Amino acid sequence: METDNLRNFLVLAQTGNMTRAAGRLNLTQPALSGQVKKLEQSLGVALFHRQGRGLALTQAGETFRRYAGDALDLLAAGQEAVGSLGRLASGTLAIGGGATSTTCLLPAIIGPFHSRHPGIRFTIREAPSRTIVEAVLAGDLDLGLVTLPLPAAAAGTRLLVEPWLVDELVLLVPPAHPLRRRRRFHWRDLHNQPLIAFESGSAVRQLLDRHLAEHAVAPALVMELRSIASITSMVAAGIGLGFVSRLADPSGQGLRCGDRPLTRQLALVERRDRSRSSALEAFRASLLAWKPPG
Amino acid sequence: METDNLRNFLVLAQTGNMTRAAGRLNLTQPALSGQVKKLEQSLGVALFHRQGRGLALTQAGETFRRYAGDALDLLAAGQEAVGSLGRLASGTLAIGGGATSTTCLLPAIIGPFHSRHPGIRFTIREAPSRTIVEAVLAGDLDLGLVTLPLPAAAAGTRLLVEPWLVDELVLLVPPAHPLRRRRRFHWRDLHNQPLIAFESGSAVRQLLDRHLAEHAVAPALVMELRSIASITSMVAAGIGLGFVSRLADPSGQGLRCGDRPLTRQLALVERRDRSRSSALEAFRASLLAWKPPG
DNA sequence: CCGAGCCATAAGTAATGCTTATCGCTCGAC
DNA sequence: GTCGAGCGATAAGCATTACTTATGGCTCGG
Repeated sequence: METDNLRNFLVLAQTGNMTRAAGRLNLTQPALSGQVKKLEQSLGVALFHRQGRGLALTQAGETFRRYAGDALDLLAAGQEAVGSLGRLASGTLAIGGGATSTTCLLPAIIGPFHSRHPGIRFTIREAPSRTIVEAVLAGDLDLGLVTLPLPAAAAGTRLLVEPWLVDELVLLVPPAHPLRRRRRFHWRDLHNQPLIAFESGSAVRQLLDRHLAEHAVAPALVMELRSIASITSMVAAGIGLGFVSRLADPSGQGLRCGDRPLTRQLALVERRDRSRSSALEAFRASLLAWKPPG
Repeated sequence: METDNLRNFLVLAQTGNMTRAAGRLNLTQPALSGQVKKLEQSLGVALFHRQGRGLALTQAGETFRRYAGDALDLLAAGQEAVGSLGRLASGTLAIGGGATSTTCLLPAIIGPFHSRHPGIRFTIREAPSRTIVEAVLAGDLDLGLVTLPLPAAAAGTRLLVEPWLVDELVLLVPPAHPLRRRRRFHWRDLHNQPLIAFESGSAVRQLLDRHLAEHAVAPALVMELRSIASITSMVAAGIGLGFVSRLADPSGQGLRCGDRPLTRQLALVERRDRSRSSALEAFRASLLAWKPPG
């Protein structure tokens, strides 16, 4: 059963004149006649009274007409819904990333995007890079914002990895601390200092641990936290020193590393075998075009 | 867009495996692949992620799946509804006739029919034969029960006329009347008798008038009524004599005409260009098979 | 009674859609 | 790491479908 046939049947039912209906449908009269005949055969009943001059719906035709009309409306609505996805008028995006990405970066990028495409809904998930990669591979996330390098297990060809921003970490110092007012710090400065860090497992923490080990510095870990805001609050309260992304320090009071840039490479990861939806394509472009302020 | 394609799309979406889905659908894998490709082209979006091994719905596919499923359900419901018409499980019949037909005949015939086909709904219209014929020609009634001969204007080829029962009129006599207890009457008996008759325009009345004129009998018309029940009541109350169908006199107290049978030919009339619905075909058969009791 | 209008049918052709055969790719096992 | 199995996409050939033009039969109105 061809949907075009159903549409033609509806037009014919409305006009009651096969020749005229065929003309309106850019068909010849025998073609429409054949379509109706086929439709009637597939239903097993006559849909029209053949009355020499003109056609009139039978009871069966009247009955079927309603169903066919509703079904076609539904299909048209489906096409419209699919089209609205393509026009970015609707759709959902599931994005995941670490604390820095979801807290400091995504809000600034999603804001303008949402203004331009208010129909797109976001689902944001904050988790360690490893978890994000797994979620992307499982198809739960459309896009992941993670720190390179990836865990070896996930680095297979199943992921599409696109380098993104280079994020620099800065050292937050409490107001009364001797290091305060300096522009840069050196690893030796951290000896025996109280340190507030992300909980282990996060990419930022791993980066920090690696540098501490390389420079043989052993600060006193006084606290492990999960969010950037709590770290800055703790530092401000004088509990200790803390590392956060430079992006999370808009006032610029954090100290950059004077030995070697303390940076990490952020990247976008997707499943290679997933074709991007229009919404994802557009948002990905927004991500890649974004530059940190200043 | 072919409905079979949509159905196949749904099966494929469910299995996620093209080869297996094609097998279940009695298709080869390339055929199904082509169908999906065509469907995607007509929608302008990819419905599946091609992931080397197996398929997974895209967001567009997930969206469209719901609409397509609902639309197919609707079409199936339409087919079912049309089928139920054919199986006499549903449908409507619009029947019209004169007072005798609708009051005395139809109830007895519709009763068993309705027991056998409780899904069929009747619309009964009582009106003079001329009005019934017009309603049949206008398509408002599926079937008319009328007295022959038809008005000349309606006797064209547009009507299909099927002779039915021969109905005999009998004379009802009040209990205290001298004619009471007789089995037959003669037209001369009616001289100066008070007569209760159907209102003019009805077929029964025309028949009566013709016979009265032929026999040059002039009874005193004391009342013109529209219903059989009111005539029998009036006669019983002693107002006068009255003619009704023998079918409306189950007790057999009415007097038959002793001069010449006072009968009329009833007939079924339909529009010739209307094909009969299953319900009409079945009911028509019930009508033609019916015999008056006794 | 004739002509116009309308639907059904027939014959021929163009296009659609299926089948078989094969390729490229991915994944899992050895 | 390599090989084999499984899966989907593609190509070529063919059968079927569905359209076109031409025509017949029928009804209705002048």
